[in-house]
Formats: sequence, structure tokens, C-alpha cells
Amino acid sequence: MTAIKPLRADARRNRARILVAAEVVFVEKGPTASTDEVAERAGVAIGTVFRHFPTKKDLLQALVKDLMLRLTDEVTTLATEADPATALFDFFTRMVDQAAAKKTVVDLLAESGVDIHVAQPIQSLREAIGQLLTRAQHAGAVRTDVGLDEVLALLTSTSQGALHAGWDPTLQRRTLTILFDGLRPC
Amino acid sequence: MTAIKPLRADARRNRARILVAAEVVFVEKGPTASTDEVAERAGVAIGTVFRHFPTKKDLLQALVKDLMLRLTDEVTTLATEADPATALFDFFTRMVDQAAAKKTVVDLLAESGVDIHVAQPIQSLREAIGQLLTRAQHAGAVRTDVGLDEVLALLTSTSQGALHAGWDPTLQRRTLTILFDGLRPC
Amino acid sequence: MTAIKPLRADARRNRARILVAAEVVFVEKGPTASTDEVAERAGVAIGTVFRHFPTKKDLLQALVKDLMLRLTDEVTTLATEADPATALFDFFTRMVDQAAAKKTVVDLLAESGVDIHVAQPIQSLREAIGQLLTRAQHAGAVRTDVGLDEVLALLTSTSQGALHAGWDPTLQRRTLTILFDGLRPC
Amino acid sequence: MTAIKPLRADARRNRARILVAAEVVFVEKGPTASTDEVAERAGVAIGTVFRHFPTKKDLLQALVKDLMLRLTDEVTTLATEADPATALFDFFTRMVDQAAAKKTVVDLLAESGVDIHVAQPIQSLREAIGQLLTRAQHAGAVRTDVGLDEVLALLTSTSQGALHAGWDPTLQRRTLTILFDGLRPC
DNA sequence: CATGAATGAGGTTTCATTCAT
DNA sequence: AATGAATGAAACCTCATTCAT
Repeated sequence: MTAIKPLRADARRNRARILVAAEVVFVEKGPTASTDEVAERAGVAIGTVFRHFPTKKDLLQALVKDLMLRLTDEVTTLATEADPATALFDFFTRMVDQAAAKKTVVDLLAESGVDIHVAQPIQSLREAIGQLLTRAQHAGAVRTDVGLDEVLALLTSTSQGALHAGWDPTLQRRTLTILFDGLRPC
Repeated sequence: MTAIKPLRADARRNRARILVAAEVVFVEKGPTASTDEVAERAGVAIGTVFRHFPTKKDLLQALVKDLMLRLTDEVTTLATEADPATALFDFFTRMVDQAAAKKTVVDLLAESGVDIHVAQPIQSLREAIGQLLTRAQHAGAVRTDVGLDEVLALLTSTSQGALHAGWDPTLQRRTLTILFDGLRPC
Repeated sequence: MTAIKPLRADARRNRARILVAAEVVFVEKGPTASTDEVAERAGVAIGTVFRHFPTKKDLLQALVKDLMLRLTDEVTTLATEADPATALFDFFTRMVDQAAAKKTVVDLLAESGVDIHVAQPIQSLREAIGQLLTRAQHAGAVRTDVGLDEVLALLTSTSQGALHAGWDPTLQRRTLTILFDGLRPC
Repeated sequence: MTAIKPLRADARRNRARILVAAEVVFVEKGPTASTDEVAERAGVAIGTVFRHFPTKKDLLQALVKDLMLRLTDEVTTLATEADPATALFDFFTRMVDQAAAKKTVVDLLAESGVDIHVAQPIQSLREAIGQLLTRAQHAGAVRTDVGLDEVLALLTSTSQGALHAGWDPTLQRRTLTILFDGLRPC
């Protein structure tokens, strides 16, 4: 149980602005973009960035954690509210779309050799996606011999692939179609 | 048409050693590894690296070009000698295996924001893979409504995905199986 | 004549705690230790340190002043109550002992380029030691051609020397013995 | 046995210039002076300083080592050529004089928390001074119950003491006189 | 008065690239 | 052509000091 110290209003505001700025900057220039640039974009001084994230690594990790939490929320909603037969495919599609629009932080993480110490958020996401899969299988929309690991592997691969040049939306659909056909019972 | 100046024997030897060293180093540490380290590993002085490749970018591009040529050779052989029905899947599998073993240079390229000026080698590779695909389709092993672009997209995605932690060989096979099922006629 | 504003009870308490903390921290890490660390050790916020001591320099100076006052007290007691023939040597010995135990603030001062504006406390200490010397000379324990300046010079030198590695207590005694022999009449 | 790689002429020249500049700068401003300033004074770029001394610590240590070597030379000359009865006192006096003229690097070292890894040069110096002492004792100029450790302790103390404000040359002589009286047989 | 977040100059260090040897 | 020292911009990070809460 970690007692999280409540931050002062301005500090919390700055923390948020830094994370937003960091996402934008790193998405644009990759994880080698300078911390200075993040600070400038966030409209704070460089020292403020380092007060909140003592290391660049810490900043990247916080970014990942954040993204994971947002994703988990989204997936959980789908898992409880959407049509089981299509929810997994919908999520898959949405994720790849997002990845294509901006270099995901999952990617940043992979590229910058950050040691993953965000186990818990990742675990939550994994479980949420697991629900999607199970429900899709119960609904007969996905083969029962497909495991969560394969789904995740395909998801991350395709998301990252979508980042690279030359994937127009049409190509994405066609690629996903092939994948989905592989996942379907027949 | 560029007239290629014939290099002195020792110069050509050095060029080769640098490329080998660069591949090893960048595979190990990612594209942010220092050029110094490449030089040391190649057993030459840093100045020699820059004489052959005026820029780090140039070094990366040469690496990509090199890899493309090797891959094209391999694919061409498959396309003319192997069983049409399985050649595409074999190649696909082999490529993912290699990617899992070492960060491919395709990846390096993507990460370092290198402007792609290796059009020609890439084009050759593309065409060679196109042959594999066509022959597989003629042999009835692949759906005829699948295009070369989708195949390439899936190939690069999966290759890059294979780099990331947690893909044991078994997972790779299972993931590829799903993909291949998606590509097959039924 | 500076009218000293009476401080509120909590402010006075904080001031004292900061000084104690500063002595501990600077003794441990040298005068380059960060003011943050002093604040943390004192259990106050950084702003509180700067309210009491507008500058790091001020903090160092206050520390020196404090030490001088304590030393002067001690010497004055010796000068009025102890055996004249041994009081100087006793004091000398005690001071070197203390210096060996913890980096004196005199030393801190010297290292941090602080302009000496602690003239008055230093003057008092000087006079107190002067008394010790005079009385020792009257008692025939110290040569009469030795001046206060020399005594102070030897005192500070030896105190600082005692800080450096390799001065075990035995070596301190032997070194002081030589010094004292030099100070004695014959 | 460390094989010392012979440096290129310009590299050796730069190394020397950096050391000279460092001595000047650190003497003037203390060990907290910036490495940038050393570079500027040496007329080289900042990167050159760090090529020769990868860390500020390294630069300080090299400075110490250098000084030790020069001192050892000086002492050895005295030990073989000068009058045994006065050589020790001469050296002692000269060292204190130098210390008074410029903050010695021994002092810098002590202040900057540098781990001493200059054992060998220090040992040589120690031995050279030991010779001075032995010869002075044989010549009847120093008490035979005085050890090398005490002499060194007094030497470093007095040298450092001489750095601090208020030691005019006259005071130095008088202080040394007392010390020397303590060392002499009577 | 106390707090502690924000500031931003400045320090150390790295690294692609140039150039004298 | 090879060498490797020099360059210097830019990165990361620290810390004395200010100021809103």
C-alpha cells in the first residue's frame, strides 16, 4: 500500500502538462528528443520536469504507465458493455488506428531500453484484454485454440507495424482482415 | 549511373569489417550506440569509419542496403528452387526467426529517422517477395485476394514484434500459424 | 548597534534546529553539501532555511559565529579557573581532538570562499586565548618571546591537519609534544 | 607494470597545458571552479579536457600526482646534495612558503573529497622526506625520538595553515621557529 | 511564518564530426 | 588511406534561490 502524497494544485497541473507535452514531443521526434524540449512545450522550466521525473527514464516510464491505464479503462468498458462477438476485433482495430496516428509509447519504451518496471499496469491491461478474448470465444467469434499470448503478440506487432511509413488506412484494414480471418473459427 | 571507384585492398577490407562490426553493435545496443564503439569493434580508428561513411546516417543506410541485398538473394533462390506452395511461408518463418535472434536493420532504420534512400535495393526485395507470393497463389496455398502490400506489412510487423521480450519460439510458431491461416484460401 | 528582533518561539526553535543540522551535514559531506539536505535533516522546508539565512554564505557564517562563541566560552572558563601552567596546552590539545572528530567550521569557512564577516566573535576568541597564553607565560610554562599570532597559527594548522586521514590519537599526541616542546622555555 | 602509451606530440602538449591551467584556476578559485574555465584557460575545447581526464576527479588526482612527483624530485636533490643538518628545515620552510603563495593541490584534494588513489607517488615522497629526517638526526640537528609520521603531520598542517589569511612571511618564520625548536635536541 | 514547487543558470559528460599528423 | 586527438554543440542533471499558496 503506497500512500500517495497529495500534490499541490499547481504541481499536479504541471505534472499533467509535462506528461502531455512529453507524449507529443516523443511521438514527434522519438525517445531521443531532449528533455529540454519537453519542458519548453509544457511551458515549465527544465528543473520542474526533473522535480517530477528525476530521470528521463522515469518520465518515459510514467508515460507508459499512463497510457496503460487509459487503455485498460477503454478495454474494460468494451468488455462489459460491447457485443462479445465484435469487441475484440473492434479494440484491435482501434488500437492499430491509434498507433498509426501517433507513435505509441509502447514503442517508445521498446526503443529506449527502459527497464520495464510498470508490471502492474501492464498486468491489468493484459487481464482486460483476456476478458475480451474469452467473451469473443464464447460468442463463437474466435477460435478456442487461440491463446491470450498470441493475441497480444499480434496486437503489439501490428500496432508497431502501423507506425511505419506506407501504411495507409486501406492497407491497415486489409492487413487486419487477414489477421482476423486467421483468428476466426472457420 | 554512378561509377564505383575501385578501392584499395585494405580499404575494401576495412569497409567490410566496419559493416560487420556495425551490425553487431547496433543489434546489441540499438541505433543510439556510439560510432566509437563500432570503430573499436571493427579494430579501426574512428576516422576510418568516417572516411568510409561520412555520416552515421550513411553507415546505417549502408547496413540496410547490405541486408536487403542478402535477403533478396535468399528470396530469389527460394522463388526459383523451392516448392511454390510452401516457399512463402518458409521465408516468412525464417525471417521472423532471424528477427527474433537479432534486431534487424529494418528496425534500426525505422528508429533512427533515416531518410530512406535505399529505394532500389528495397524495390528488388519487394519484387522477389512478390514472386514468392504469386507462385504460392498459383499453387493454391494463398488466397488470391491477398496483395503484396499486405504480405509485406504482416512480415515487417511480425519481424519487429519478434524482437520484443517474451516471444519464445513456441509463441512465434503459434502466432505465425494464425497469420498463415488468415492467408490460406479456406 | 543592531537591534535584534525577538523571534517567535517556533522561529527561534527552527533557527536552532537548522544550525544543528547544518553542522552535522557540512561536517559529514563538506561545504558543498546541498542546502536541501540541511533542510531535510532539520525537519523543515527549504524555504524556512532561506528565511533564516538568506544565502548559503549566511548559513555558513552563522555556523562559524556559533562555534566561535562556544569556543570563547570554553576558553574563558579555562582562563579563569584552570591551572595557568597547563591551561594553554590543555586547550590546544582539546581543540585538536575536536578537529579530528569533526571537520571544524573554521575549515568550512576557508573552503567555501566565504568573506570573513565574523570579525567580532573571532576577536573575542582571540582575546580569550591571549589570556591563556599570558597566564602560561607568567607561570613559566611558555617562552616569553612567543606571540599570540604564532600560537593561533599553530593551533589552526594543527587542528586542520588533524582532520586528514592517518592521524590516529597517538600520532596527535606525539605531534603536539613536539609543538609543546617548541613552546616551552628551555 | 603499466605500459604507458606514448601520446602524440600535440596530445602531450595539451595534457600539459591543461594541467598547468588547472593548477592556476583551482589555486585561484578553489576546487569548485568549473572545468569549463580550465579548458578556456588552457586554450582548448571542453571536450579535450575530458578526453584526457574523463572526470573532474581524475583531473584533480592527476594534479596531485604531478605535484607529488615534482616535490619528490626536489626533496631527493636536497637529500643527496644539501647539508644534512639544515636540509630538513630548509625543505620544511620552502614547502610552507609555497603553500602560502598558492593553495596547494594537496589541499584541493582534501577539500574535494577525492579518494586518494595516488598511493605510489605519495609513498615516494614520504621516503624522500624520510631520508632528509634520518640525515638530519645523524647530523645531530633533530631529536632521535622524532618519527617520520610526526614530521609529515607537522609539515602538512603547517603548509595548509599557511594558506589561510593573515599569515604574513614574518609570522610564518616565527611559527616555524617554534616548530623547529620543538624538533631540535635541546 | 512555514511550505515546497518553480526557476534557470551552470556543471559534468557524451558523441558525431573534423583535421593535423 | 589510416590514425586518433580536437572540437563544440547539446544532452542530462543539480542546486541556490524565489515566490505562490
